[in-house]
Amino acid sequence: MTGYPDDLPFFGDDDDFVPAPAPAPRPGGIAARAQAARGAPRYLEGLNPEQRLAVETTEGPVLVLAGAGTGKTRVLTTRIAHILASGLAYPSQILAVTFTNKAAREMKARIGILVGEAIEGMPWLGTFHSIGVKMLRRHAELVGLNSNFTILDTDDQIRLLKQLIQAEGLDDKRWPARQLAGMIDAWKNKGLSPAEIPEGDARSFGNGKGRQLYQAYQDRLKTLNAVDFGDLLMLPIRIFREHADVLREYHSKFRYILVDEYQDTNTAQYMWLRLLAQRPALPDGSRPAVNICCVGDDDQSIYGWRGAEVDNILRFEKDFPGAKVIRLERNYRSTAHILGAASHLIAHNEGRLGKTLFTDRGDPDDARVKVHAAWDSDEEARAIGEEIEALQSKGHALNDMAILVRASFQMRAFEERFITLGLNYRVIGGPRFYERQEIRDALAYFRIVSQGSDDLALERIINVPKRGLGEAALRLMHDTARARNTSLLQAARDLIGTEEMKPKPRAALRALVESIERWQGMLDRTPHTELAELILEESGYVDMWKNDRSPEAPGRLENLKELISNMEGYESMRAFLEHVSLVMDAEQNDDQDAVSLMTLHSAKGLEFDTVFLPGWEEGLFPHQRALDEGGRAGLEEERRLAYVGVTRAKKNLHIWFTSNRRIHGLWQSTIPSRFIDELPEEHVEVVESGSSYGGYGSGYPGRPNPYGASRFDDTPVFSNSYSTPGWQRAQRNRNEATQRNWGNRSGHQVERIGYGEPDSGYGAGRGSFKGKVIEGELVAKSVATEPSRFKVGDRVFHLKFGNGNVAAVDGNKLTIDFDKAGQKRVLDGFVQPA
DNA sequence: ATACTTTCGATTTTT
DNA sequence: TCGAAAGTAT
Repeated sequence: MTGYPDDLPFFGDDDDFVPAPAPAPRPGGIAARAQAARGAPRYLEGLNPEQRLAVETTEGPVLVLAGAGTGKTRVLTTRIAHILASGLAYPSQILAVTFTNKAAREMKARIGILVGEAIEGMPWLGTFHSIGVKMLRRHAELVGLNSNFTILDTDDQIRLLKQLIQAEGLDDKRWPARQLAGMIDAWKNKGLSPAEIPEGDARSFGNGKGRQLYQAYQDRLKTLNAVDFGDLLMLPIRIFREHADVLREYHSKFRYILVDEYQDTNTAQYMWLRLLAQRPALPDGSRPAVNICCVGDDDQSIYGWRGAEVDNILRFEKDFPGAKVIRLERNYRSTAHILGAASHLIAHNEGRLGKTLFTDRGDPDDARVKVHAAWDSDEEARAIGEEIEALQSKGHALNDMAILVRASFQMRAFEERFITLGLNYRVIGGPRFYERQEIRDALAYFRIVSQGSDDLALERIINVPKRGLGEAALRLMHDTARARNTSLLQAARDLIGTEEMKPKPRAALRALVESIERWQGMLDRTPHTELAELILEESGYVDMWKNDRSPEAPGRLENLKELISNMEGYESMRAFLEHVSLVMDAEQNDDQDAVSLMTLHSAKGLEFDTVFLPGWEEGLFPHQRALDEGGRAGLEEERRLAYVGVTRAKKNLHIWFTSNRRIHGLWQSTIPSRFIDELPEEHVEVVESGSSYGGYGSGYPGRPNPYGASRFDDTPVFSNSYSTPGWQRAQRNRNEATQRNWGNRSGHQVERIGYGEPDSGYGAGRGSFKGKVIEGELVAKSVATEPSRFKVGDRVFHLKFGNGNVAAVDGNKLTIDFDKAGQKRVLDGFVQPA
């Protein structure tokens, strides 16, 4: 099938040729065929026809387009179970890749249930990165590494880059290491080596030294025997390209390749997959079929900004001729109203493969998607809090509810509100366990003990806790290490025998070095968890946090305990360290009933009975920056994000927008997201605000023109807010102005307010800025701020604050000393000459 | 080294 | 505006 002998010995691994699970006959054997003829095995029961087709089409390239809630994971796991149970391959002959450890764990667990516990041997099921490490450890010498290389965390990476930038004689303020790290990451996502990066990119950093710095970084990594996350894909790709024999062995090994979330693959991952999947041409010129099955949903591609290429999935049929495309459109999650809303919304995107979700569970009692308006973010939080409490009192579990926001700053209003209400909530996302400072510090201690040459680890903890070893001491160590071409630890050892350091730091350094040596001596004799505890105690690290008065300190000590207890699952400290940087997740305790609060991005893959989607306003969602930087593609990705949000809901969906939001400290008037207008009327119900701010506050300021008038303009709740002359004038001005000016730099429309009342009068849009027009559609605007028509000392009038004097002018932002209201900052469009 | 001041930036995040 | 992070002064 592959053109290679099937049973090539493969690196002599013990994970290879693990006996197939008990029920599985030998691949291709008579028993296998006999079983195939015997009718459907149990695991196929309950699959719908499309799912079943996706499971049973084992040969050749297959693309499964799995819409939200259509049983994607089930198909993937059943397919693997099917391949194993039919005896088509041994577990070790299946390559199954996911993006997150969570997804990999879930798949392992579910395959285990289907096939029985004998699944131990699926050595090649994991994330791109974990499989990458595994490959790289085997062939490290081919790229000049030792197989015990370390994987850098972001802090190490930044510190290293900073040193390199300084070594180039560049100002590290002007050329921040973070930015370079971001660029290198982006290059690696594209699979580009220093020699291959575009000239423009290379020139744009560090006075044209971009390429040089990238190369220097790679060289430095090599001498440190270290890699970064990007290398875990890049280096295997290089090995495959440069060593045909290695690639050939992987070809003969992997009979089946499965990829989860294919729409999220970046170029490097794509190249990696292509290399593994595509077989060399046969003598007759034809290419052997590839048993690759990619599962994904182009409508849920929301990671373009970090290098994912939707194009990979759109191009699948070209990449793999003869590919079968199977669509999963039967949704098992949401009501018909929610699906109708989602489908109608996503249909506004071009460049999709096209799917329409449906369900046959139509219940006349199902609620429509509810659209609510609030005056500002506080009212929004208050109203959602009330709704949650109401649901709770009706017996709904908080665990079944979630609030999904576009940007994390939105969470604050909810957290504050929930704290005052005493409502349990949990924030999902945020810094991962292993990214926390105390965990990284502890790991650095373990690293330097188990690997004395880990300079970056020593550097990290040299003065943590404070030992009086500051910059001067570190520089001396660096210089010594470089001069003698030794590790930092060896340099320290050498230095404490000389007079080069002042007595105090020298004594401190001696104490540290001696401790490290003592711990190193205990490595083989002491159980690793015990040793870990000892290290953290004796180094003074635990005391450091015990003496810390900050509120986080107790939590950090807890985390350290958890770290140690996590170590128990591993054989040795070294084994623990090998896995830890890739496979450690924060553990959420689900035992408490709590509302979930998270970003839309982190909600992908989850589902809740009731979902709240606040902040559907132009500029926030779709986010102005996505529009400015991504144009039409950016808008479509935002729309997919909206689609992801909508499809998280099983039964109830509440979409909210506010009329006013404070952005960068200024109150701005906002208009509802265009996505709200893209929802189908028949599945939506517009809810009148019942809160104290009702009436005026729930006012709906109408649509700007580029998207046409809103259907909601006519609904009573919104139209009554038009009745005031102020609103009517505001809208007139807005419509006029939006044709010329689509917001300003901060991303909002011309209709602005200072504090409180909306009044536009003289919108900031009197300018003649050019909007960004793509295919006749006004998508984004360029940055432009007209100088204010006011100057310091002018006497002005503001609708809410009355008369005052201009105290300062900053672009169109005025600081005004009001006679009555005191000093306020207001946009100039909201005051007029007194 | 620690406390105070200044500056900067403000979408989304995995491994 | 407001919070974090980096710089400066003691």
